[in-house]
Parts: sequence; C-alpha cells; structure tokens
Amino acid sequence: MYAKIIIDQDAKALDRVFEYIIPADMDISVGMRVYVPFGKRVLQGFVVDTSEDCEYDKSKLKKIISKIEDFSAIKPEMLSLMKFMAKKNHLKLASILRLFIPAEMREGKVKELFETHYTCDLKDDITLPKNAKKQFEIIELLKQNGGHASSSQLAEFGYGAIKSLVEKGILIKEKREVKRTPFVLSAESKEVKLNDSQLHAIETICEDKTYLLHGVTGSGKTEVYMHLIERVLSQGKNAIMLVPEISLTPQIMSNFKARFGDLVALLHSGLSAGERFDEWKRIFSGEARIAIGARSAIFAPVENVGVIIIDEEHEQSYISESNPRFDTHDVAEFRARYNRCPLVLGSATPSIESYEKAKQGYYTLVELPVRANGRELPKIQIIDMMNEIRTGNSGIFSNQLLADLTNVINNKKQAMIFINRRGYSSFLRCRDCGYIAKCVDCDVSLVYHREDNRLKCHYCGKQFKVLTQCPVCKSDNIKRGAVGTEQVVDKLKEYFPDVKILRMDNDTTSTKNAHQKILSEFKNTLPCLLVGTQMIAKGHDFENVVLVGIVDADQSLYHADYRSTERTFQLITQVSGRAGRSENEGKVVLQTYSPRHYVYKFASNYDYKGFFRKEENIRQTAGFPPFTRIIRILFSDHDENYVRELLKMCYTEIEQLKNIYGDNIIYLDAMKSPIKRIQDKYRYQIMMRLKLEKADEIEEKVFNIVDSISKTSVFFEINPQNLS
DNA sequence: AGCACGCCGACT
DNA sequence: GTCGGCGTGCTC
Repeated sequence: MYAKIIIDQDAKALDRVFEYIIPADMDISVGMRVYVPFGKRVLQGFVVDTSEDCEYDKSKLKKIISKIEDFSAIKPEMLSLMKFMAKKNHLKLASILRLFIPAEMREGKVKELFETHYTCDLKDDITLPKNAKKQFEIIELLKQNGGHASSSQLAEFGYGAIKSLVEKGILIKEKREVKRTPFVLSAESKEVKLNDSQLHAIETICEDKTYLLHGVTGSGKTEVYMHLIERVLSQGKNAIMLVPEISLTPQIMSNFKARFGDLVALLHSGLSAGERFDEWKRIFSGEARIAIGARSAIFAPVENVGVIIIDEEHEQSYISESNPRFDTHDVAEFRARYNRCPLVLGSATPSIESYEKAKQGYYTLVELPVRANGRELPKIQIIDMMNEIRTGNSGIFSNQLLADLTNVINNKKQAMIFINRRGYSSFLRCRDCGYIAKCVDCDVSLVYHREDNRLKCHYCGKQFKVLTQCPVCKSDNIKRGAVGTEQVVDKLKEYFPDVKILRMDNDTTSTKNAHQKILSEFKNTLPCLLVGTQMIAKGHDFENVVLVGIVDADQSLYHADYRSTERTFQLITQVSGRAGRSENEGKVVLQTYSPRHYVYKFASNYDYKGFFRKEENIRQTAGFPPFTRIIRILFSDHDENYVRELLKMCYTEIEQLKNIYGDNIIYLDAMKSPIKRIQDKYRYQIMMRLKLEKADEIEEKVFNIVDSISKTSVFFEINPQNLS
C-alpha cells in the first residue's frame, strides 16, 4: 500500500503531495500524522490518501517511519475543507492542516496529564482485618464516591494503607488521563419565557441553509441559540458556536456551562496550552458536543454537526488577517453544507455583505424586532462640534456633555466616555467647516504619512500634497484629528477633580487581569467615570451607567476604508447599548464634526434598514463590495530589487487580461504597500477591482500568473479589511 | 524549509 | 593548490 502525504513544512516548494510506502505491518489510515524520511531529514507529514498503486517512480519511494498518534487527527470532513480553502484562499496545504490541530499537539510539548486512579468493586463483600482502621476509612470514602477515587483524594491516608489494599486486590490501581477543564464561574440555569419572534425564529431555523438572524440589541439572540443547540443535541447531533474573542466573557461562558454542563468545550485565547489541548480532545472524542470559541473554533473536530452559529457576525475579528488568511464565514458555510445543517449568522447590525446576501435570497432573513425585556433603547443626542467651535468652545467636550456629566456625578451614578480610535493613521480636517481630505477617485479618506509628509490613498496609491488651505472655505485652520484617552482623562480631571476617573485602553490593560481589576473597581465606585476605547463597548452590563459619551465619533468614519461608515454605525449601536441597562433610563451623547452625515441620522434612530439602503446605494455607485470584488496581492521580501522585479513581471502579465476582460477590470495598479517595510521585508502590492460577473474567472487567472512567476509565496486578499 | 551540489574568487 | 561564498535545484 502507498500513502499520499503532505509534508508539514510551510514552504511553497513543498506545497504538494509526496508518496510513501506503507510498511506491511503498519496500520495507516487517512488523516493520520506520520514521521517520514524526507531528503536527509525526518519530518512530520499528514496522510491525505492511501492507494494500491503509486504514481511516482516506485524505486525512489521511501517507507513511512512511524505514526505520531494512533488515531486520525484530521477527520475526512477537514480534508475536504483543506481542499476548499486551498482553492478559495490560495493557501498552502500544510498551513491549512495546521489550523485543524492544536499547536501544542504539533510541537509535542504538551502531553496528556496522568493521575493515578483507584477503583474498587463495591458489590464484593470486603473483609478487612479488624485493626486495619485506615483501610476501612479508605473504603468508606470510596463508597461515597461510587467506588472511585484519585490519588490526590486519598493522599491523607498514607501510601501504606493504599498499597496493602491494592496488594489484596480490593483496590485496582490505574493511570488515568485527567482533563484540565478550564475554570468557569457557576451560574444558575434559568428558564426564560420566549416571545413570539423568538419562537418563530427557532421554528424557522431548521434547514440546510444559511440564516441571517437580525435581532435588535437585547432581543434575546442568546436564548434562541441555546434552544437551537438543545434541539440539535436531542437529535443526537452536535453544535459549533462562534463568538468574538472579546465576548468570551465569564458571564456568557457560565450561562452555557450552566445550561449544558460538561457537554460544552471552550476554546479561547485565555486557556493555557494544556487546557486548550484537553478541550480539543474532549471535542475530538465526542465527549464534549458543543464547541464554543473565537474564530479558530470553526476548525474544532466536531463530527455530525447539527448547527453552526456565528454570533455578532459583522465583527471584523472573523476575518483572519495574518498568515493563513481566511474568512470564518466561508469556512462555516462549507462545514454547514458538508453536514447538511443550518448556519446561523446573528447580529444587531449585520454586515452590509451579509444583509445584501439575505436581500438577494442567498441567506434567509429571520428577525427579532423587539427587545426581550420590552425596555426602550437609550436616546441618542447628536452634538454638532462645529457649532461648539463657532460659539467659542474649542475643547474636547461639548457643553451638553459636560452638563450631563455633572448631572450624573450629582446623582451618584456612572458614565462611560468612549474614544473612537482605530489604528494610528490620521486624516486632515478643516477645523472651521469640517472638510476632510478625500481621494478624488475612491471616495475614501486620505491618510497622512509622516515620513514623506504626504497624503495617500490606500486603495489606488495616489499621492497628494498636504493641504494648507481648505478647498471649501479657504480657512487655513487645518489639523490632524486624533484624540487620545489620556488627553480625555486629563481634561476630565480638570472639570471634576474629586471624581474617580478610570482609564481602559491598550496601555492600561497590558498586565494580566488588569481588565478585570478596572471593571470591578468601576462597578464598585459611585459616582465614577470610565474612559476607554473599543474595549468598553462590549459585553459588560453595569446597572448604574446612565450616560455614554462618544467623544469623536468621526474617527472611524474617516478611516481610509470603504467599510468605515458601516463600522461607525455598528460601533454607535453597540456603545449605546451600554447605557441604561436596568431601571435607570439611559442617554447617549454623540459628538461629531459632521452632524449631517447620514450615518448619525440612522444610528441615532436605531434604523438599521434605512442605513442599509443608503449604504447599499453608495457602495453600488462607488463600485465597492459587495457589488465589486477587490483583490490585493501582496509581495514581500528582504530584497527590494527582487520584489520590484517580481511586481513588475506580474503586473505586465496581469495587464494583458485587460485585453480579454475589458471593463470587467474596473481598476488595476501596482504600488508600494502603505507600510513599505515590515520586519525588514519590503512590501509592494497590486490592487484590482473587478466586476462580479467575471470575478471568479479573473481571480483564477491572476492567481495562476502570480503563482507561476513567483518563487516565494505571495499573499492574496479578497476585499481586504486593512490595507497596511 | 533545509541541504547538497557546483562553480567562482582569495587566502591559510 | 584549497576554503568558502551563495545561486540553483531537489526532496516521494
């Protein structure tokens, strides 16, 4: 017998199958990991196929040395998924396979944890010498435990007594694997009465289809998820649920643990290597039937999947931006179709892409239009900061926000001040009329680059001189806009010197548990102000928060990204959800320099559909996804000349495609990447924008061109999020 | 990726 | 004469 094997090395030249002889006495099946001789070395490989015959020169074949584990770590479904991802995302096979098993298993560092375990058969009459008091106590303890005990439980009895019981054959000693189950807060499982739309949603979501579950904030999506999972379990099937990393809060996990107990396996970054490995094994063996985790949990070795849920489906974190780049949606879709089960995408603010798919009938839209507790959403008041400047207030805070903050403090309540800061790139804004420098072709904000003091468009690469005078109002009061958390805290201290002010951002949460510390201090202080970045937007409910201030909402709006408006809408909706969670009525003060921008009108009315229609229209007119496809090909290498040469060759070839496809290629250009050099590698890129009709075909051709020219691997990105 | 082979220059 | 530079090509 012969085996087709993929070598576990991340190199373009090895990105294919190699054949080996399976020794007659070795029982090898597809999906196993093996050691093989490769050149002069011994390497790990994955068996992806076995056959009676081989294609390669028989005399040159070598034998598999040994198995790494005795079981197939990669299940058949995952091998199909590998092929799918390799084609769809142009990834190397080995790098995909690595996603499917815990890193700790590959490095071989983490081993199963063993503990000595003792069992005794309670049905037998146990006769002990009368003076064997200790042995008697041990048997008593075992009786209470149903005949089982671990060595740690018996530690207090001393080894002599145990040993003598074992020797008499009363106790059976064995090495047992212990699972390191991560600690989870315990919670009461409470039965919640479902409203009609929740019931309707549960009833609807049952076919082999993709459902977009659009539920307003607080509409009880989680309850729907739980019911769906419950049903699936009762059918003997299993479930996968994905949540954004930041939502993997102890509260959510404990709710699921309370409902489903040990059937839940949690996969998140907070686990130790050993814990993660054990959770993976619990899923692999079928002991755990519900896998809950962040992005990478979509690769959990769950078999017989009955439902896949992606909560907060619009979250950016579902798109992997580093090394094997993939979109969790695609993978989930593949697995759902493979298992012929529903895929549920849940969100209060679905991504434009997903809602468009629902509109076109690819997804089935299911709505939860009312809040489960019947409470009103907090009022959002928009403050025109240009007007503040005109009336002589050039500070960070509007008079309204200061008045509301004073009110909060006098009433011994709490407020959150949200700083909208994403990335470091900055834009230029006219402080008199609010004008923002934009690209003449692309309708995205230009980014200021300090090193050469120029404005650049991250989509087409065009460069502009830095403006010194506003083209609209001729004012020369043009500044770069970016307010930091520190700055805000300092200012607040001037206004409210006696009030506790906490700060939460990347700087203050770098140490372990800092997160938790800040939040619990906030919880226990009245009055108190919490200043923070995106971090404070998610998850936690604080009943005393009655006011949320959004200091500079525009910061994400004028990011050089066609998705920035969408993201701003999502952010406002989410942040607003922090105010008035309990009896206390909440309010949101939103400060902006562009009060007439449509995003604020729709966001302040919680009008998702209105926003969608407007945004859809704009994307269509401007030629952005989901109505076009953007392809970014990133070349990087230590040798700048080589990259430039490579870029040039690829570009010339790709340009030829224009002759065949004409205006199906809306845009094509080669340029330096916005960040020229990362880790001493020079980065150049080709950007293209395609009409959808021929996009697949063109993408395939482009890939083949680049693949045949380049010796080193090249990154392909479809509709990139971040253009650095 | 790593490792050998190989074909050039400059040194014990 | 030989040591060692790294360009090229191969690994079942």
